[in-house]
Amino acid sequence: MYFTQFVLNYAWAAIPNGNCNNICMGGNSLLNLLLCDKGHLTKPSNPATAKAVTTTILNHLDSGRLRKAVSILFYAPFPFHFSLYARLFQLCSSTGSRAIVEARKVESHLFTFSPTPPVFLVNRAIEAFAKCGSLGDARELFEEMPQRDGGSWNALITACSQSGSPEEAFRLFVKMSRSGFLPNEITFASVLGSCAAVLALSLSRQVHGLIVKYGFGGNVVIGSSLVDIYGKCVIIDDARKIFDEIKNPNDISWNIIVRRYLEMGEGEEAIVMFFQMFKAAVRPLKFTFSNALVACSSISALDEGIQIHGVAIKMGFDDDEIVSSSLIDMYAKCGDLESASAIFDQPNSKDVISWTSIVSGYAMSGQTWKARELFDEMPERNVISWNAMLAGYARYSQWEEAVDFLFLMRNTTNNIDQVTLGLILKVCAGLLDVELGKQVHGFIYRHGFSSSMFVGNGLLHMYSKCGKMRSAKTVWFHQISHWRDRVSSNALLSSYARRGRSELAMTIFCGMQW
DNA sequence: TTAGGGTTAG
Repeated sequence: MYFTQFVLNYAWAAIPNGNCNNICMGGNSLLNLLLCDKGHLTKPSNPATAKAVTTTILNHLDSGRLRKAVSILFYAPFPFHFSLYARLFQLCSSTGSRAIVEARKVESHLFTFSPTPPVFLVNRAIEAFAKCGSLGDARELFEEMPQRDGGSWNALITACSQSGSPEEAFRLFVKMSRSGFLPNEITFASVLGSCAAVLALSLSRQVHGLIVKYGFGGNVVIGSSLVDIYGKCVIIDDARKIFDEIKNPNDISWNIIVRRYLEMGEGEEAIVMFFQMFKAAVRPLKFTFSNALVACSSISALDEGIQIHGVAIKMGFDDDEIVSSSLIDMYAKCGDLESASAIFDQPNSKDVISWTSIVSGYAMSGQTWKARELFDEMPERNVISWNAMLAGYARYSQWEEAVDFLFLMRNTTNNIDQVTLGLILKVCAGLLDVELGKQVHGFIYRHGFSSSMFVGNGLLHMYSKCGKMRSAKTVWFHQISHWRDRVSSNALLSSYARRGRSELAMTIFCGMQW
C-alpha cells in the first residue's frame, strides 16, 4: 500500500508543472502500467479507508475544490462508487470548470480500477471531454468502447454538434441508424443543432420528416429547434406554423420566434408575439425583452416601447445591462431623447454602448452640437462611437464639421472600418471632392475593404455625385457586379436621371428587383 | 443523463 502510494507520488511528481496529459491518457498510461502490476492492491485494505476518502472528496466538492478532490481520487489506489465518477465528470465540464486535465485523471482512475465500467459512465466521460473542448478525447473513447448504447451515440453526436463539427454529427447520425440504434429526442435535437449551424434546409426537412415519423413532433425542444432553423433559413411562414403546433411553447420557444421575426425585418409581428407571450403566461427572458425593444426601434413603435418599458420595470428587468441599453436605444431611435437621457442618467447605465446610443440619438435627430458635447465627454470610445458622430454630420450635410471631425479621428484613433470608409465617401460626395474620393478608393483597395456592400455603394454614390460616370460604371460592372441592392441602383439611376440620360436610367430601373 | 435560443450601439 505505502509502496504503491510512493510510486504514484513519485510518478506524478516527475511530470513537470502538473501536466498529466500523457500520464492520464488511455489504457496504456504510465499510471495504468504501474497499477496493473499491483493488482492485489486494487481494493482498500480497510473499507473504512475508502469511505473516509470518499467523504473527504465529497467535502472538497461541496466547497468547490474540484482540483483537490480529483487529486485525492487520483492518488487513491482503490476504486470508488460509480456515482462519484459520474459526479466528477459532470463537474469537470460544468460552466466555469472546463477542467480537461481533471477529466482525464478521473477517466484514467476509472479505467485503471474498473477496466469495463458501465456504459452510462463512459458516456458521461465522452460528454465531459466534449464540453471541456476536447472532441479528440471524446472520439477516441467512443471508438474504444467495447459496448455502446444509444446514449453513447447521442453523446458523440452532441459532442460534434457543439464542437463545430456538424458534418461529422450528420455522418454519425447515419452510422447510428445503420448500427441498429434508434434515434431519440436527444439525437434529433443535436442533429437539428448541426442543421441550424450550417443552415442545411434540405437536410432539416428530411430530419423533420423523420421526427414526425418517430412521433417526436410534440417535443418542445425539437419543435423550437425546427422554428429556429426554418426562421434562420428565411422561411418564416413555416417557422410560424411549427411554432403554432407546439403545445406549450416555453420561454426559449417564444424567444426564438420573436428573434426570427425581428431578423426578417418584421418588427410589428415580433412585438405582437412578445405581447402574446404574456397571454400564454410565459415569463420572458431578458433577451426577449431586448429583442422586442429592438423591434420597437426598427419600426419607431414608441407606444409599444413604453409599454414594454413598463412591463420590464414591473418584472425587474430594467436593471439588466442589456435591457437598459436596449431601452435607451429604443427611446433615442424613436425620438424621445428626454426618456433616453433619463435612463442614461441612472447609476450603472453608462457603458460605451449606451453612451453611443445617446450620442447617435442626438446626432441623427439633427442636434449634432449636443451629440458632440456628449461625444467629447465620453470616457471610452470605439469605432462605432466615432462612426455614430460622423454619421450625424453626414446626414445633416455638415461637411466642414465632418472634415474637422475626420482630422480629429485621424489624430486620435487608428480604428476605422467599412462604415467609417462609407461615411468618408459620403463626405467626399457632399464636398464634390473627387480627388479626395480617389485617394479613399485607393485606401479601400489597398486595405481589402472592396468587398463591403456599404463601401461599394459609397464609391458608386461618390463617383455619381461628382459626375464621374465612367468611374461609377467601373464600380458598377466590376467591384459590385456580384451583388447590387436598391441603394446601388438608386445611386446610379438618380445620377443618370439628373444628367438627362433617361434611357440609361431606365435600363437600371428595369434591372432592379422589386 | 444526454437536447434547443441569445449578446444591446454606427
